[in-house]
Amino acid sequence: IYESSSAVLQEPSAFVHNAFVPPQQLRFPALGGDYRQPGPEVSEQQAYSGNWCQVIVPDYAGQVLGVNMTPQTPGRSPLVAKPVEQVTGQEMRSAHDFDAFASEQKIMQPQPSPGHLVPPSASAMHHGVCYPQWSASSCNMSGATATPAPGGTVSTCSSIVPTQAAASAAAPAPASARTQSACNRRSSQGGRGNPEVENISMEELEAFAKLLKQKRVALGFTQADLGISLGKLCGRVFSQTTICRFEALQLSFGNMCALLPVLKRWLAEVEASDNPHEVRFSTRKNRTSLSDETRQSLENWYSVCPRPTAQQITQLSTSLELHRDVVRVWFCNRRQKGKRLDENSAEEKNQHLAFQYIQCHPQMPQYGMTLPAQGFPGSGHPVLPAMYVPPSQSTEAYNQVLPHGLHHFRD
DNA sequence: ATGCATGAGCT
DNA sequence: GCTCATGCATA
Repeated sequence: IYESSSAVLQEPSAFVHNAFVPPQQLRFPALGGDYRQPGPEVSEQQAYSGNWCQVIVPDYAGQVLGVNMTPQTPGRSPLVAKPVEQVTGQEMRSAHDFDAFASEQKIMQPQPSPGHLVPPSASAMHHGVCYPQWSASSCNMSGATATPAPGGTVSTCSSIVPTQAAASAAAPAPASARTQSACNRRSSQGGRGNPEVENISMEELEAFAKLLKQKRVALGFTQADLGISLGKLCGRVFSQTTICRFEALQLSFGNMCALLPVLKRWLAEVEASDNPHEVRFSTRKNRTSLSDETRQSLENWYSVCPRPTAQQITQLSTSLELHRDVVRVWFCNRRQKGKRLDENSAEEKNQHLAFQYIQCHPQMPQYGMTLPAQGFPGSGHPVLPAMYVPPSQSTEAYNQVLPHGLHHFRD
């Protein structure tokens, strides 16, 4: 918050618990109703797609933003590479019988019941904002329902420009290919334009990602190897990052679908090869490293205002002594992260939490009243209930939260 | 595995 | 200036 352009920023947590947001700016779930329902004029899809602004009321749970943030956990269990001979027949399946494998997985693996939320990782818990991994049972697959764009293609192996890292390892795409790739890449966003996406299920993606990882490790390929190997086999190279995110289901649904056929082909060809490893390959701005404190400040701000205005970004960057673009990109990335991890399941989580809360607190607090300082029931960690504000009002609500005299950076 | 960054395409 | 796909750099 700025009292002037040179004023010192005040953390949202320092004032938000005293905030009064007019009722028309906020929407509580109706008692006994569907917490996800944003209102008759806003579709559920819009609510899912990040068009609603989450507003946290710290006092609701008697917590201060950031104070009780669960520390980030180290990564998941490291992969343990097995020699090929140790891999069981069940693990070693060809890409050709993947469909059978996928079907089998559905039978063999206990599936969460519909509506059951997969517990998020500890690192996904940020002061009450929950970012579960999407799963077959909790994702509504917005990409799967997208209408294909006419003439769009996605799955051709030559449709993507080789990466920077791959440029030295793979033949550079000709200019025409680059143009085409940009076109195709655009049309493939969100899986739109690819008729195949229509037929790809979440279960299939999950099962294939698991299979791919098993096979890759068994064959002695690292994620980076696989990405480079794709360049040899398909003329399309990907970074270790992308392979990692594919295996971890951390890409958008459409993105996963776009990569699926390429990776299927890679797996099939590598398996068919007598020597899979023969296909192996033997002016960017310096990355800004934000301090934990700075990152927490940004997180706090994000929780209050995920879409700061240009002026707010400028002022925030001044306060945090960061380049403006660093702040702007941070919010872009944070929204992208939130959308990727939060989409399709945050509502379920909120609904679940709201239901728990309502059960214990039949009388929901009124707007503007002092909320009881207490831990959120039904969870072992502090969780802050979220309220949703339509995007057109999010900045308004955000500014409403400001103390008197601190309102002067609207558009 | 993930944070910060880039760039195309779009509004 | 945003979303989205993607990657370098690094924890």
